[in-house]
Amino acid sequence: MSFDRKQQILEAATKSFSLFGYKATTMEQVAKLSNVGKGTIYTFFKNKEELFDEIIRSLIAEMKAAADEAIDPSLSFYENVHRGLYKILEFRLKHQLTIKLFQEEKEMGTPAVMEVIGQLEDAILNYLKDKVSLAIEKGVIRECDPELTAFVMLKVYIALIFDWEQHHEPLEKEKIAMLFEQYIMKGLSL
Amino acid sequence: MSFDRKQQILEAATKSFSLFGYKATTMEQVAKLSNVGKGTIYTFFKNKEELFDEIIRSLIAEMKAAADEAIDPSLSFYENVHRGLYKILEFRLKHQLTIKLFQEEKEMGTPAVMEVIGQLEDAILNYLKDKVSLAIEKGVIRECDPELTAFVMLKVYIALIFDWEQHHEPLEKEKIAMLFEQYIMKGLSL
DNA sequence: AAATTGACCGGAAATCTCATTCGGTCATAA
DNA sequence: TTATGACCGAATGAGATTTCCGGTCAATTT
Repeated sequence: MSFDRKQQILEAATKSFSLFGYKATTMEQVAKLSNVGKGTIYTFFKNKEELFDEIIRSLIAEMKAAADEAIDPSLSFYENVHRGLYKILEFRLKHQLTIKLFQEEKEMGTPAVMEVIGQLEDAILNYLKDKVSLAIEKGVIRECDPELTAFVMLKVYIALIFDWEQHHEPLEKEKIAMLFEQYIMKGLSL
Repeated sequence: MSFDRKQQILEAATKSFSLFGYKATTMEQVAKLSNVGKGTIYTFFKNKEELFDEIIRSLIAEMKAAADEAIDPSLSFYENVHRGLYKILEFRLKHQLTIKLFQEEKEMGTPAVMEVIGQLEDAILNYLKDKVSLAIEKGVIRECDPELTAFVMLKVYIALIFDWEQHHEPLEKEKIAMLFEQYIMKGLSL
């Protein structure tokens, strides 16, 4: 029973955060949307930020699941990195909550939102780092610092998928995969 | 004679922009510093922004010169890219004017400053692009889109030199050169 | 007595008002 | 013809005032 109510609150809060962002959703509103008194929320969550964090935690879990699903062990390492990262970044563009959050970070810089986006990036980086470590162990790629490598890979990927679009025509998915392979895997030397 | 005065104004303005930033330097102040009536400035420059632009143009020229100086034709392509980019980014950290400008962009977002920083980045990108084109012609590196390649190179470089420092120990210059070679030139595949 | 609620509190943020600043002009002076 | 600085109005900022909202807790319900 109290389990139901917590779920209700989480769903209402998710909906509201997705629709209005973090700052613009009030606890009163969440209470109304979940048919609960405002005080009740505070029996399940210490404060607004913890409620937010719990929502983000499940968002991250969802993203991880989506990435895992995109991976196919019969394909090459680089192709799987591509598929995983593409799924994650696609997720970011398709889900209300992430869209709203990135928007809020850019145009308001809400501290709680910035922190949460940091967590999200850390999660991606960690995910990637594990994949890189595994690839080194298996002898699929050259020996290197997995953390730094994951960091560079993500930067290159974001550069190709988002940053390039700021001043140029967007690149197609296939092209991005090709470029990623060329720059990161094969290298430019002959 | 009028040449002298224009120079005086440019020097005074450069000093003031370096010291106080774009927004906080007033035309009155530039006039005082250059021993000239305020109106006189407007006989040489259409407005504050054009005065600023002219200063930035010479800043860019200086950076280009510094980069050229760092380049040694007897060294490899990647090593020269490293030396050139390092010089440019070092320049950015050592010169009052650029320091102040990047600070002003970050914490105030002054439009004129943002635009000028865009110009600066374009100049770097173009400089790099030319080097890449040349390297392709000479057959030193694999065939590729020079603009996109310059873009990715710069992203990786900035990632290694600035972004990594946000959450980790800074990398040494030598290490950066090595990593740059590993990631961009040699690639990760075996 | 355990759980739920919403009126209430205080500080943060938004809004409004009014004073100041500064980019740019132009009549006057050199 | 060239140089100047007093002057203009728009934009900015400081200060005062109001509104808003996260979080608490005494009262109420179960």
